[in-house]
Amino acid sequence: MTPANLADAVLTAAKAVFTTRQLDLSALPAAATVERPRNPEHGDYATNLALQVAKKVGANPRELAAALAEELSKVSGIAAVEIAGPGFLNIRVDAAAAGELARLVVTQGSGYGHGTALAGQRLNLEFVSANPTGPIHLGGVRWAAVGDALARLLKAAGAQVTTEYYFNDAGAQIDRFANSLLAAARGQATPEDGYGGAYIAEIAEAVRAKQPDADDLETFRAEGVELMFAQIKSSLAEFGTSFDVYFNEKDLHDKGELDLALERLRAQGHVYDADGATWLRTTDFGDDKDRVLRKSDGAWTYFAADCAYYLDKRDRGADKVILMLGADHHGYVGRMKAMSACFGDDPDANLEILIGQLVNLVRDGQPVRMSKRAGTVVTMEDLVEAIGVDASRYALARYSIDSPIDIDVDLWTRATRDNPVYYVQYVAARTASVSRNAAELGLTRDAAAFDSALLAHPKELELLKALGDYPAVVKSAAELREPHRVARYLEDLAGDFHRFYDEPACRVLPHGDAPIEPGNVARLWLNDATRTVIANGLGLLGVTAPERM
RNA sequence: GCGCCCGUAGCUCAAUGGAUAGAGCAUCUGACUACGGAUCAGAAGGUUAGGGGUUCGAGUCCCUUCGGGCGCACCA
Repeated sequence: MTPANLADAVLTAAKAVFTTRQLDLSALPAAATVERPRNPEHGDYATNLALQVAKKVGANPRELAAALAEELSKVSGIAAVEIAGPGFLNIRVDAAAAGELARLVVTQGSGYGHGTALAGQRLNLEFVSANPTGPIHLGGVRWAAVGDALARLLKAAGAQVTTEYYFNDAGAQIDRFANSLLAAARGQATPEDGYGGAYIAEIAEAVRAKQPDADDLETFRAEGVELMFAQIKSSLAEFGTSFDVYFNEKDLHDKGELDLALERLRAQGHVYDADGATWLRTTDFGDDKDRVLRKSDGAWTYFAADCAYYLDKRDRGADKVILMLGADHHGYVGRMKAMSACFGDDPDANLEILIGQLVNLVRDGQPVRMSKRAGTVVTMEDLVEAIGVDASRYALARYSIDSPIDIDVDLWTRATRDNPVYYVQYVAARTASVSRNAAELGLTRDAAAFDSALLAHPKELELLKALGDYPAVVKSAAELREPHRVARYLEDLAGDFHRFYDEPACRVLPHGDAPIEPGNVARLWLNDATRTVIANGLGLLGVTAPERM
């Protein structure tokens, strides 16, 4: 009996009760929620369904719960149902059935945890999108970790996902970048509004290496941007993050997509001309002020390109456009939502904007402010150099995006219990080690010899329950766009495994020369099921599950 | 001034409107001739910033005060 089966059983029972009593079936939710109570006295699982619907149909919640309990207790696999408090149902399942989960997990392997909750949704997920004028800085790295994890999660939940990186390669900042390169190549000082840092000199040198006679802005712009693209893509690749689409802003201009967007917006009746400029009346949809699309000097604004890019994504088939922005860009939410509405879209259904708070790197209790290579900011390379890719990804994905984070170099490089990524990865290494040792002893995962009823020790049952929670964690983390739930779950699961492992009665391997018993076989299945879930969960976060550490 | 995010144990953080608010660190006390002790067990630690409201039920939703972070361009 898995949580998902149980939720179905609860709903079926509720339908039966409602039908018998001639109550309105539409008062029932599409799916029943079944939770693992914090307090074990409240059963293996609990549902608040009676509480949720009693008021809607004018029934007494406890009395309705009693009817539900009677119906539910007939279901095979359910050992007992109790009514508690105002109308909770506490459910106990047959322990004998619990061990079968180990077989299910191992059999499904890397597919265990995947579901169909988001099936049919076509999502376009854009993240990082750092300007190609320098290396990716810390804010962008947060998204490289969280956005990539979210993309994996959404896919695991059944959605069709396209990931994108938007290169702003058509604007004044690129001019400043090109000017900085040219100045560096000529041995001149960095222009006042230019970019500093050692990487500028490196790229300028690389351009000259390619074209020794280059001394014009256009060459440095074109070659410099190409080299910067390549560096960013390479950094992302080292970080384990790749994108389905790398989109150049320049293409929007070259293909006339800004004109197309303007036409569409005008046709919807939200465009007007004033003071020589062309405006979008975003105040029609709650924005603070209207926004300029084309300036009085005839140049497009950055916002106009945003409109065209949004339209391009929608026209390519995205049901929902998801953007991930840093907290310093949260002011764009209003105008972006309004823009979506100006196109005639539903901003709640077609556009979702996730805002992530800022990230600091902390060493010896002090925030690190400068990068060796980039000068004024801390980069992805700095973070990876300090704590490695696995710890970087895990540290960034472990926290709610609503909370600002300080990444403590000392903590995340420590090989102890208080470093969460080590604690979880250690389980991966430990389970792999147990499997290796078992194989040497001739203990194998023989399906015919697996008696799941032998997994009845309290620590084994706790571990099995945690393994059974995994699909629900994936589903909720995907729906809520909160990859950190996966990390927190893995830490809990790791704890359940360590406690199982630590229990003398739960040894997987026989002592010394002792013969292999059926219990050893059963626990090897449980060991391997744990490794599967740890590996699957870490995989969603883009973190490795090492066989040895 | 307006807007967004945050305020939970000494510290860093969890908690999808559910039951007695949970982990780790730090502190104190324990467990290694046993599958990797990079681990495990126990104790102690809370007016969820303050106040009001909605609800059968609020850390969570609404209002308000205080405190912190980040924004409010015909910049990109």
